Amino acid sequence: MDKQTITIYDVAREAGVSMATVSRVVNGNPNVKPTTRKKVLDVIDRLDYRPNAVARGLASKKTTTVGVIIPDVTNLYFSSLARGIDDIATMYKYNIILANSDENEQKEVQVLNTLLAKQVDGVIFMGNKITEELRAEFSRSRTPVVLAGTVDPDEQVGSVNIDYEAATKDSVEMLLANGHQKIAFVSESHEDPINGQYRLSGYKQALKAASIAYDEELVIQSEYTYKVGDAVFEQLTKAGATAAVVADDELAVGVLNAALDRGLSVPEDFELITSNNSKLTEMTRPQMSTVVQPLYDIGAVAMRLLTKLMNKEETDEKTVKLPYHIEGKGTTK
Amino acid sequence: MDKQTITIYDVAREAGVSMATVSRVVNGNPNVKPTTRKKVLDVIDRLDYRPNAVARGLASKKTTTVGVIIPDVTNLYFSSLARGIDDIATMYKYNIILANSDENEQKEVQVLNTLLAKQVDGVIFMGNKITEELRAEFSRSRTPVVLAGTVDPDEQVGSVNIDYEAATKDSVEMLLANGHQKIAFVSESHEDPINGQYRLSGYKQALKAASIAYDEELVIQSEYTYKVGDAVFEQLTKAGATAAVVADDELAVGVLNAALDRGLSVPEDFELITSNNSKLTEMTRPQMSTVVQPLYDIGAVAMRLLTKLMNKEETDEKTVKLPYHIEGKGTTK
DNA sequence: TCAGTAAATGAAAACAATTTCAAACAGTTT
DNA sequence: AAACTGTTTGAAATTGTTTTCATTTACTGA
Repeated sequence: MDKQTITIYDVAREAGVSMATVSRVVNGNPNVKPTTRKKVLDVIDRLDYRPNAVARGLASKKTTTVGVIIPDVTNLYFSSLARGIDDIATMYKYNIILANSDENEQKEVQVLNTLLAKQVDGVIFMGNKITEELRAEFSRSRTPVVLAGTVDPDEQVGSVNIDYEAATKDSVEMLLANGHQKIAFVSESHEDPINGQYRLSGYKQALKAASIAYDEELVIQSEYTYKVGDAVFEQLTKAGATAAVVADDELAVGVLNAALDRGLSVPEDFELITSNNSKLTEMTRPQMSTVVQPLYDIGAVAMRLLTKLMNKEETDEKTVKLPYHIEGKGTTK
Repeated sequence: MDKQTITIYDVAREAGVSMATVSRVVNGNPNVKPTTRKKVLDVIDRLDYRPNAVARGLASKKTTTVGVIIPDVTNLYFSSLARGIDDIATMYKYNIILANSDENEQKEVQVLNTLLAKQVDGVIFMGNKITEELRAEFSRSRTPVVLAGTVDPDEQVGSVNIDYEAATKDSVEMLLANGHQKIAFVSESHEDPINGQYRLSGYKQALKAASIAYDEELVIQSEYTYKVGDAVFEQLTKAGATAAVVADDELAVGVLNAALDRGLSVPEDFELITSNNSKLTEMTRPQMSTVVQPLYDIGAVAMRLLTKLMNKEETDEKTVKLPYHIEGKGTTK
C-alpha cells in the first residue's frame, strides 16, 4: 500500500554495519575499508537505496539547492542568464529553485522569504532595484547572495554584469559618429540604478563630449515589452529622434517593426542599437546592431561566484564586470 | 558567530506552551484557544521565527516543491509553459525546481532521479519521447507526474497538450486551399511520437484527402534552432516545396529569413505556417501564420492537474487536450 | 611482545519540525 | 454532584540523515 521507502537503516542492517558506515560510503568518505565499502555498495544496489535529500539537508544544514529570482522566464535576456546559472549549478551538484518576480517588490521579498525558509544554500537575484527591504533580508539571513545582470550601487552583495555606463556611452558614440544629433535613449524606469544611474550617465557623457545639449524629450521610460514598441516609436517621432539606443531587445524589436511598418527604411531613415544580444537580434530583418553582452556567461559566472561564497572560499572580487563590445549589424550604417 | 536560528522549541519555551501547540498555530490548526494563539503569534513575531521547511518536509513527508524538467529555458515555447507552471504553483504554495535536460535521455533520467531524491511532491515533464527507462522511473516512485506539451501514446501518466494531429492536418489543409501541391513538413526527429506519430499522421491525412501522393523528399527532420533555417530552406528548395508547415517557431523564423534573404517574397513566392504561437510569430515581418497553442495555459493546466494528483483528488481525466486554432497572419495568403 | 599510532567502525546525539495519543479542562446534561 | 461530551494541550515518538566522539582493530617499529 504505502510506498515503503528504503532507509539508510535498512541498508545498515542488511550489510551488517552501522548507519554511520553506510553514510560514509554514500558520501565517499575515504575512511572505509574497501571490503566493507563493497559490501555496503552491493546492498545499496540490491535494495535500490536512494538517500533522502531532505533528511540529509536537515542533518547537514546543506540543501544543495540555490534560489533563483527572475523577473520573467519568458524574457530571453533573463532566460539566457538562467541557462548559464543552471548549467554551472548542475556542474557543482546544485539544483535551482526558480521563482518569477515580475520585478514586483512585494513578490521579490515574499519569494526571497520562502526561499530562505526552504534553506537554500544561496540565492541568485535578477531584477533591477535592490530595495531597502530586500537588502535588509539579504543581510539578516547569512545566506550568500549574488546579483546577475543587476547592479547594487553600494556593492554590498556580490554581482556580475557588464559596464553599462561605458556600453551605453559607446552605443551613443557610434550613432554620433554616423552623424546623428537627435539620439534617443529608451529604457525602463530610471528608478532602477542600471538605467537611471549607469546607462543614463553614459548617454549624457557621450552627448556632452559631442557638445550636444541634453534633451529630456529624447529620454523615454517604458516597459520592456514588444507591444509598446509602436507607442514608443510615436514618441520618438514626436521628439524628432533619428536614432535610438534601446535597453531591451524585445522592446527594440517593437520599435524597429514600428518604423518598418510606417514605411521607413532602417538604417537609412532611422538607426537603432539594442542592448542585450539575445537571439532576437539576429532574427529581425535587418538584424539589430547591439551591445554584445555575454548573457550565458553572466549567469554562469554569477553561479560560480556563488559556489565560492557558499564554500566560504576566498574570492578575489565580489563584483565582477564582464567584457562587452558593440556589434554593428543591420540597424546602423 | 554562528547564526543562531530560532526554532520552534525557542518559541514554545518563550510562550510557555508545547512545541505541538506552536506547530498548530503555525499550521492554522483550529483547535487552539484564541488567547493561546495570540500569545504564540506574539512570540513568533518578537523572535522573528521562521519555520524550517526542510525539517517540516522530513516530518510531514511533503516538501511543497515540484520538479520541472524542461529541454531548454531559453526556448520560448518551453519558457512560456514554464511561466504558466510557476504561476499556478505559486498560487498553490508550491515552488518549482527547474532543470534543463536538452532533451538528452541520459540527463532526463539523471535529473529525474535527483528530483526524486529531493522528495519533490510531483514532477512536470516537458520533452519529447518518454523512454522506457524514464517510464520505469516514473512508475517506480509513486510521485505523480504530468506531461506538459508532451505526449505519451500509452496515456499512462497525466498530460496536457493540444491535438497535434488535427492541428497539423488543419495547417496543411489551409495551404492546400491556397493552391499548393508541394507542401513540406518540417519537424524534429520522428522518434518523438509528437512528430513521427501525430503531426506526421495529420500531414498525411490532409494530403490523402486531397489525393496528393506522399513525397518523402518533402518531409524534413531537423533540430529546432534558428541557425539551421538556411540549410533547411535549401532542402526545401531542392525538393521543390512551395509551402511548409514548421513545427517550431524559432526554426520557422530561420526558414522565413532564409527565404527573404534569397530575395523571395513571402507569402507570394513561399508560404509558411508555424506551430507554437510564441511571441516570435508577431515579431517577424511578415508576421508568421501559426497554430495558436495556449502555451501559458498548457503549463497552468498541467500544474493544476498535478496539484489534484498530489492531493489524491479525483480527476475527471488524466489526459487533457486544450483547444487550438489556426491563425493566418502574414506568411500565408 | 608490546607500546604507539593510524585507520575503521559504531552508538547515540543532533537536526527542527509534525503527528499520535493520552490527559486535562470546560461546559452540558441528568 | 456525577456523568458525559468536546475542546485544548503536552509528552514523546517519528522522520532519515549526518556528525561527534569513543572504541575497536590493524599495523609499525623498538
